Amino acid sequence: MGRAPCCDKANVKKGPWSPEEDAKLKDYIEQHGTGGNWIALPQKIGLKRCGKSCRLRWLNYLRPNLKHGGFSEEEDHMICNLYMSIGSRWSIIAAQLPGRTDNDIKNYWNTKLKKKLLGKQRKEHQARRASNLKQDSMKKSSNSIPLVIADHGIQTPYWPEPLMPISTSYPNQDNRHNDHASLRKLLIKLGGKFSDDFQQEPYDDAKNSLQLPIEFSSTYQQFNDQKSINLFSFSSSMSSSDNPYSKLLSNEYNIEGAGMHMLQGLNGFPVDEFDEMICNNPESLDEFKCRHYGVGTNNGVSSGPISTESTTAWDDMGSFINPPNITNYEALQQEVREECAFDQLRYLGFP
DNA sequence: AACAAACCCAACCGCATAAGT
DNA sequence: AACTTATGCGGTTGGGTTTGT
Repeated sequence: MGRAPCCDKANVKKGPWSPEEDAKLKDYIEQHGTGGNWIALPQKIGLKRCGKSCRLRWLNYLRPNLKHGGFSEEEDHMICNLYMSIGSRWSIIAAQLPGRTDNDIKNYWNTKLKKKLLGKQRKEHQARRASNLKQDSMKKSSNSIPLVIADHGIQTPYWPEPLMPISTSYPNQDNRHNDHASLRKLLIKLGGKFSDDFQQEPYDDAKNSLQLPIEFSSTYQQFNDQKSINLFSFSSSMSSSDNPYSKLLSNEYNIEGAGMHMLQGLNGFPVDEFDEMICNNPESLDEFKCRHYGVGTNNGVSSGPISTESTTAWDDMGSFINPPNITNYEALQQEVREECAFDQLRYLGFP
């Protein structure tokens, strides 16, 4: 049994709103307010519309002080930065942009901003690839990560298979995260700093398994000059050893399963797009190779963040994304992160 | 000029959750 | 506590508009 419909669909008008309907709704709300009951509103006004539809029309279009179109560069920055941080939580993003609706921002992101970003990345990558083709081929020395040259000519980094079996699945979790590529994506998605606790986890198996990054903040931080997400520190800060949250750090819960699954829900970030950005930036891959495999273009220097002086696409992207000024920005991010982390813990069955 | 493809955005849909009983 | 209902949210769709051929 599904939920009962909120209105009689047969007697409800759908589709675009006429100016008359707009005027009726606007006049009524301006004079009487919504009355806290959208369902009853259309009947009071004499509109053959669903209450839900009225609410949406008011919020997205008729409400005073709404801006339509003409997003400024500053707004672009804010949207990008927030999206990178919290994903497609449009209502939260919209709350930071006065006069903008979640729908508006969502549409703007999907139709323009996303393409703007990806287009920029592609262009830069192509230009760089053309000029660096020679250098790249020389870098492929015997001790570097093998690169698979795909038919389309794009270099795809080869990720060694882990010895550790991928953990069991979780309720409602599909299989797409249960492979190595997805794990990498999740790390990228996380983009945060792994704590020392995590560094000691059993995945540091030099034989063949993936060595999870001690600090994977570099690429993401160039996107977003913010405090790293330190989820494992967050977990370990819950001191009691029998605290269920701390079990995330123990063998009782497989980090790769519970932990990574927890991470996976943190941002809701569209992995494919981010991954494309990552793959389109040889520097970031080089940095990763350098840091975690001891090879690459940084002469083996593997500590500390990537120099902020280096002129990379990531820097450029970072400058594009970093907001000039956002009210309560960090507090908001922190709040959302914690909320998401708790959501995930609840999802895993913790109280 | 005619048509097709791509783009854009308002509106809809269904789910999750808060609020009320 | 259990159930019902309203609200809020994010994903998706449909149709109008613009651009390309």
